[in-house]
Amino acid sequence: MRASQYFLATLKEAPQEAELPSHKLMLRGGLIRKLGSGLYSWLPLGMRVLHKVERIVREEMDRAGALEVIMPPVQPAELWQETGRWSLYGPMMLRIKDRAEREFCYAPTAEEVITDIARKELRSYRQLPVNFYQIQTKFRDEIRPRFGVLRAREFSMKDAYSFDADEPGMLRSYQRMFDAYVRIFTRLGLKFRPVAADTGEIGGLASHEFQVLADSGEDLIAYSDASDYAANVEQAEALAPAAPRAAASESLAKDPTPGTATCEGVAKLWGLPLQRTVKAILLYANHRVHMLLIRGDHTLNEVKVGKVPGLKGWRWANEDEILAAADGPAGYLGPIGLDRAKITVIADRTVAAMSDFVCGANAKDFHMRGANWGRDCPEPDLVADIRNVVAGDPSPDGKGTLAIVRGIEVGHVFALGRRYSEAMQATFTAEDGTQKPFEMGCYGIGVTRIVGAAIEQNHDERGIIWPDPMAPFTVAVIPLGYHKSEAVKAAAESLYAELAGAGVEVLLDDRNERPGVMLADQELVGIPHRLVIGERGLKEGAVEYQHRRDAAATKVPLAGAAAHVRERLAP
RNA sequence: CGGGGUGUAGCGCAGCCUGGUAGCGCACUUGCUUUGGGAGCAAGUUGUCGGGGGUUCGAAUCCCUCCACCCCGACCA
Repeated sequence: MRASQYFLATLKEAPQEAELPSHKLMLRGGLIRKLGSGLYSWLPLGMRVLHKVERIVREEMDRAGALEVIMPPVQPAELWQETGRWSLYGPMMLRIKDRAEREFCYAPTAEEVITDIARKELRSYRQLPVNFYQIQTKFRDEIRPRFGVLRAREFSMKDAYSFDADEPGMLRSYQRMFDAYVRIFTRLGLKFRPVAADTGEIGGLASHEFQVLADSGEDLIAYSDASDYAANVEQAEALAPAAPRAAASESLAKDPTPGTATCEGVAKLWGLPLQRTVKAILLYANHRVHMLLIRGDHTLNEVKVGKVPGLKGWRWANEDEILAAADGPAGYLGPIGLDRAKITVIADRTVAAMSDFVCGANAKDFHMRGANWGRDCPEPDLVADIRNVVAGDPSPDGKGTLAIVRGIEVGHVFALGRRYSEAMQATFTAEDGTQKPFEMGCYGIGVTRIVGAAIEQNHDERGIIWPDPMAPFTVAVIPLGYHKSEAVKAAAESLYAELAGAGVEVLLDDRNERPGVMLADQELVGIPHRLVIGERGLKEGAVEYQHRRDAAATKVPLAGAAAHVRERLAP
């Protein structure tokens, strides 16, 4: 491709709406333009990247035996009503009506449609297993779209759905997809981790997220420093402390803490480590107020809370409920002196093992110190894992210690089971002649999100640094004085022809621009390899090669330049 | 949905407080010069000042209202 014939829409300054590096660079590099909140147009350069990603995804899906289909993005409400998701999906789903006032949605996902296809087309176990996938635009009306393409409302997703005759078969399909995902993200040149994820309300059998590691990620991932264990923080189990509770050594004291309603404040006031404090969080579930206790430096895990027996469907307690059940105002609450007939005390595993701790006194401007279970108040009604793990916690698999990193979720595999097939009566005739519902799995990859995530992981102050497999062009040929010097022009043209002839995606910058402009554009747009041709070098028969990550250029003979570059390309 | 912020040329911004012919840089067009890191000179082009309403002789500027976009948060006592 010749730059003079192409469309490079680079910007010197990033539009003010962009905050993250990837968002700024995609705008500045001319990959995308914003149409509205969470809505982006993809310009030619961005499309080249997107196509690279799609191609790798397709190749690996095909290799894994999945079959490509395409389903309409606009889907009738009836199908969604069959599974109950027409109401469950809520405002996240964009609903539209046709001229006859029939209701449709713009698909946020396609389980219903694919299950409809399966129930109509798949009749016998002999046709199983089968896996259908599509790469298609989805729409989710996110609460807060942000970070450009990383959390857009409209986005491209590869979604695949497997159908098996039984559960072991489904788990094999699941594993096949898992393996395909590992290959895809590896081929894309990304640093990623598959992590165990919450299976959520659906209660599926297995679920893994594929997280691209990046500081700007919205997800927190806990991983072991000594094993393969990795899980979303929402999911990672916080083990009970190994050491048993120490014996009480202090006596209980109620001391004033005027105007100090937080654990941090009390710890500071009394000169104690935050780890000695316990905070109380009140919530309401099953017609009853519950006091949850976690250590002052820990945070509550709402997903885990929902799984505690008796807390399903919980909500935060309101002010009146707090006063009625605990006799004290928020900020000064604790387990001591409570009427357990009015309130249930649920302690985190860590808290249950604490002694001589600090907690609220259930009276405004007072806290307790030297508090001990059994002696000063009854043991907790229930001990449960209700907190988020923190760095330094032991790994749940018993090997090593947890560390926490941020990630961007780019893929998710899910062993679904019969949730959709049963709801939609999607059955096949089994070997024994009976009708059985399909065992399903679903598998998503955020194709457009991958592009943003890759930039988050691969950029510097000058611009993007594409991994070769995603680069819009792999090599830039930059002649200095193309329009001035016949020698430069001839060398550039022959290099361009040689590389293009060898199947290398090369961009020849034949624009009549100054060197600084061409170099800055190449760096901004992230073309990983470049050859600079100037009269100066040509006098000694040399051109300059520089990888986007190299600190300096290296001279190579003109005759061997194309070969030199090709040796450096990713296979 | 709650809170905060921003809307002025394609992009980045000033002007608003204190009302009086809409500006700067970049980009774009033409010409000349320049050509190893985002050129120089000259001459140009580009605006419903987010929309609507009000106050005023006069509104980008003051008031009301709506909208869009961005950020933080969404009950962690």
